[in-house]
Amino acid sequence: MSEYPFQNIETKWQAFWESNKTFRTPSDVDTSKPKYYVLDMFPYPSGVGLHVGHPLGYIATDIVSRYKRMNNFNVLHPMGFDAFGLPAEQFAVEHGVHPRITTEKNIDNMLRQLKALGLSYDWDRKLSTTDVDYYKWTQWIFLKLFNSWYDEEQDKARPIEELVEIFADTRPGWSLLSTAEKEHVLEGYRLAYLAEVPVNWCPALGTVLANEEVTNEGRSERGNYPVYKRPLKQWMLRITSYADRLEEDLEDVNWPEPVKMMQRNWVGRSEGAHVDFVVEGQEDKLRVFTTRPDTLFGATYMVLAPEHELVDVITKNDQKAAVKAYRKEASGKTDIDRMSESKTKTGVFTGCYAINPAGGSRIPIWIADYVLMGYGTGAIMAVPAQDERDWEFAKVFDLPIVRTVQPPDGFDGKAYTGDGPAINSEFLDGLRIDEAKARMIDWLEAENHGEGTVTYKLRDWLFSRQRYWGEPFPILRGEDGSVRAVADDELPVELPPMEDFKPTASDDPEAPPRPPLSRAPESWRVVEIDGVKYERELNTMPQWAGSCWYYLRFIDNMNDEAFAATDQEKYWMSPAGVDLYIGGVEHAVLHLLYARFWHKVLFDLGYVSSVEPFGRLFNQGYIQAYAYRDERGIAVEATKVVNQDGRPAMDVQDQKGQTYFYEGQPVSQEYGKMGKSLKNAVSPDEINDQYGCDTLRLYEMYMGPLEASKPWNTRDIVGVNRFLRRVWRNFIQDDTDVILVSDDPATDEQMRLLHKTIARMTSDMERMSFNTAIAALIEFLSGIVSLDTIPRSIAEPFILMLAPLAPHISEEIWQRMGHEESLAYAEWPEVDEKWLVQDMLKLVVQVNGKVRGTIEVPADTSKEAIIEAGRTNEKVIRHLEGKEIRREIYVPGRLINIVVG
RNA sequence: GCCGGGAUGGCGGAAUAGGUAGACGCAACGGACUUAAAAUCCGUUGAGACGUAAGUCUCGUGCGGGUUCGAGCCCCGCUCCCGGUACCA
Repeated sequence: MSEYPFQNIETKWQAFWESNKTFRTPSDVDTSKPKYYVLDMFPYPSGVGLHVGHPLGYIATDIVSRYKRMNNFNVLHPMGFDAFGLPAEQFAVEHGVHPRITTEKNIDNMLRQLKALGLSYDWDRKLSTTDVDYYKWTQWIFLKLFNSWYDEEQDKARPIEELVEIFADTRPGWSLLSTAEKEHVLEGYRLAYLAEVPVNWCPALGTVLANEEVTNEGRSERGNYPVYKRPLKQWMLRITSYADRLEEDLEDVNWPEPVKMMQRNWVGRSEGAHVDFVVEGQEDKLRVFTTRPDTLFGATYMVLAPEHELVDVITKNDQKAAVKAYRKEASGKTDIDRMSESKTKTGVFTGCYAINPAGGSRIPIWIADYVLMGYGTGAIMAVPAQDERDWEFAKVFDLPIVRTVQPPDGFDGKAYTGDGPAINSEFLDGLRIDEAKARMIDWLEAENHGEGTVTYKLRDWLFSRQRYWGEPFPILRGEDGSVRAVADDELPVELPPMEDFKPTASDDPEAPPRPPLSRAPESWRVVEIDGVKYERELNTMPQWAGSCWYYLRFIDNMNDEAFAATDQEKYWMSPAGVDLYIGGVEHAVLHLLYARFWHKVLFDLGYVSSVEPFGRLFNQGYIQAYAYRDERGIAVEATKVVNQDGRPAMDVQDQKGQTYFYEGQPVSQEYGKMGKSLKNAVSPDEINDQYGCDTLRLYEMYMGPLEASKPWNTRDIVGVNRFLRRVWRNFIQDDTDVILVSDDPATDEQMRLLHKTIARMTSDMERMSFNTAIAALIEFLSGIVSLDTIPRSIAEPFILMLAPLAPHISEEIWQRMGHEESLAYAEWPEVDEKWLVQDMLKLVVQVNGKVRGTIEVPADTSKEAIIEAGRTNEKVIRHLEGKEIRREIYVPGRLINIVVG
C-alpha cells in the first residue's frame, strides 16, 4: 500500500461516523453526567462557499467537543444555517432564482464542505432559520415580546395582561376607555411596538436598517449604499428597558474584555442630571441633559439641535431667516458632510434668552449641528470652560467663558475637563467634582429645577424590514389601523410563495417603501376573523431575529409543542448557558447584544433558566494572506504571482528583497484578511485534495494561538503533513500493511516521555492552546521514531491524544490496533504522577543573574548541598574568584543564583 | 482624539506563577541513502568577537528609564501596527 492513504481513510471514517450516528446526542442522555454545550456562530450559506479562514473556529470547537467526549461529558455540538436576510436575498436576486432554492443549494454545498472536514456535529439537530418549523418559534417569541411590558419596579418583563389588571385597579377611568384607546396606552409599554420614528432608510436596498447596520460613514453595512434619515412607522423592540441589565450582567460572563467593552460603549450609560431652564417669553421650560451638573454656574449659553421642536417657537423675528437657512442646510447634509466639516463649529443665534437657574444670569440660546437630536433631550447647556466642544463654539462666536473648576497651576489649555475644586459657584465652591455633582443634584431637586438622571446611547431596536426573505410578523392590522396578534395556535404564518420577490429599490430617498409582501396574493394578505377583515403585516423581521435564539432550538429541535422542552433546556443551559461559544469579533455588538436581550426577556417570562445565553465567548482570529495589486491598484490572483526568479510568490513571500510580477507586469505586495476582494483566498477543497483534512485541521491549529490573526502560508503545511506521514510510517509497515504495535512493556524512559506528554497535552487542551499541543505530539513521536515496534502501552495513549486533532488517521490506527469500537468515546489518557518525578535534577547556576554553568544532582539532595555543588562547579568558580559572596538563592528544581560583590 | 489589543531569529510562533529566551514547525545550509532525483533519516542555524579545537566572552524579546539577586513577563515615559469608536453634552 502506498504511504499514508489519507483519501481512503478520511472517506471511510466520515462515512462510518455518518452511518453510525457516532456524534448524535440523544434526547435521553444520562443527566447525572456533566454537560458541555459547544457552539459555533452559525454561517450564512453564501454562494461562494468556504475559504480556509472560515473553518478555523469550527475546527477548534470540534477539537474541544471530541476532547470533552473523551472526558465523560455529554456534549451538545450542533450546527445550522442563518439563511434569512439580505445576503441570501441579494444572492437570489442576482441569480434570478427564488431564495428558497438558492438557499437550499448553498446549504447543501456548505454541508458538503463542512462534512469533508470531519467535524463531529450532531447533524440530526441541523436547522436553518428559514425552516418553517423553526421560524414558527421565532414568531412565537415575537408574540411574547408583543404581549409583555417592562415593570421598572420589579426590573423584569411581565405579561401585558398583568399590566391591564394593574391599570384596571389603579388608573382612574381605565374601564371607560375604548378598546382602541386602551390599546394606544398599552402600545407605550409593549416590548414590541409600532412607532413613527426617524429611521435609517436605504433606498438602494429598498428597506430600513437598524442603527447597528449603518456604518459611521452613513452607509449600509451590507452593500455600502447611502442611508437617509426619514420618519416611518415601524416595529420597534424596547431593548432600552434592558440597558442596565445588558451592561451589568457583562460582569458575570467569561467573555473577551474588548467585546464587553464594545457592548458597554454601545449601551453608553451616562449619569447626570436633567436641568430645566426658563425661556424668556415661554411658558414651557427648556430641558437639557448634562453629565456635569456641577458646572451649571459656568453655563453661559445654550444650544439646541437644529431639529429641536422648540426652535420655531422661540426664534425671534429678526433671526428667523438666518435660523431657517441654517436648519435647511443642516437637514440637507448627509452624515459624511457633517463629519468632513467637523473641524470648525457652526451655528446661529435664535434671538431668544434663557435664565440660568443657578445664579439667574441671562444666557443666549443658539442652534448648532454639534448638538444631536438623538441624544439626551436634543438641547444642551454650554459650559465652555469645562467642555472642549463648547469652548471651540464659544471662541468662534465670542461667547463668555466662566471657569467653575480651578485648573491646576500652569494649566495653559483651553477647556479644563479634569478634577479640581469648584470656583465661581456659590454653594459649590471648594468641592471636588463628585461632591459638587451630588450637591447640585440635591439643590436642583429641592428647588424644582430638575433631577438626577441617566441616559443611554442605546436606542430601541428597529425591527421591520421591507424585504421578502425574512420571517413574516404574526400580526394583523384592522382597517381602522388597529393591531392584533395572530393566535399561538395559528402559527406559523408562512411566507407566501411569490414569483416576484424583489424589493422595490430606488435612487430616490423620498420614494415610499413598498414591501414585496404587498404584492402577495390576497388569499394570503387578507384574513377574516369573526366577520372583521384584517390585512397581514407586510414587513418582515430582520436577519438578526433568527440568530437571536437558535442556540435554544438546538437543544430540542424536533419539539413541536415548545421551542424546547423545559427539562432539556434546564439540563443544557444551567447554570451559565452555552459553555463555549466561538465566533468572529465582528458580531460583538449586533448579534450578541440582540441575543442577550431576547434571552433576558425569555428568562423574565420563565421560559429559560439562565440569565445569560453564552457563559463563555471566544473570538478566533482572522486568517490573513499576502495579496498583490498591479499598477492600476487592482488585485490580481495571488496564486499566479512570481518573484524576480520566476519562483511562485507563495514560496518566498515572507522573505525580504523580493520583487513580484503578474503575467510579466510588476505588482506590489500587501497583506490582509483572506477573501474574495483581495483575490488571496485559498479553498479548503484544494488542501483536502492534496494533503487531506487531518493535515488541514492540524495546520490551521498549528499556525498560532486561536485568538490571534495570522498569515496563511501554504508552504508551511508540509510540516504537519510530514508529521502525520511519520505517524503512519511508524505505526503501519510500508509494504506489508502490518500494524507495528507490540505487547512488549515500555521502558521507563518511554513511560516518562508518555506521561510528560499527557500532562502537557491535557493542560494545552484545557486552555485551547492547540499549537503547543501539536508540538507536544511531534516531540513525543520524535522520541519513539527509531523503534521498530511501539509498545501498546504508549502507542494507544498517543493515538487517543492525537484523535481530537486528527480524528481520521487516529480512528484508522485505533481500529488496526484491534479495537472494534470508534475511539470517539474512549477515555482520555490519565497522567500517572510517578512518571513525572525526576531522579536527577538539572540545575542552572547563575552568578549575578548570568548563566555560568549547569549541575546535575540527585533529586533528594538538600538545599545546602545543592548550593555547595553550584559554588564549586568548575565553570562557576572562575566567576567567583576574588569576590565576596553576598547572597545565595535556590529556586527549587530550577536554578541557583550566587550574588557576588 | 478617546478606549482596547499587540510588537520575540530569515518566517509562523514557544516560554502556563518574575527563574536556562528562541520549544515545535517552515525556510536555508551540510551530510547519509540513491546511477540520479523525489521521499526519508542525521546534523547545523539569534547577532558578534576570540580560539587550531573543545570552548569562552559580549550583546540580544519595538525605543528610553526604573524595581529586583534575576525582567520577554512588573512599574513609568514614548514609537509604530491592528481593532473599536467618534461633536453622546
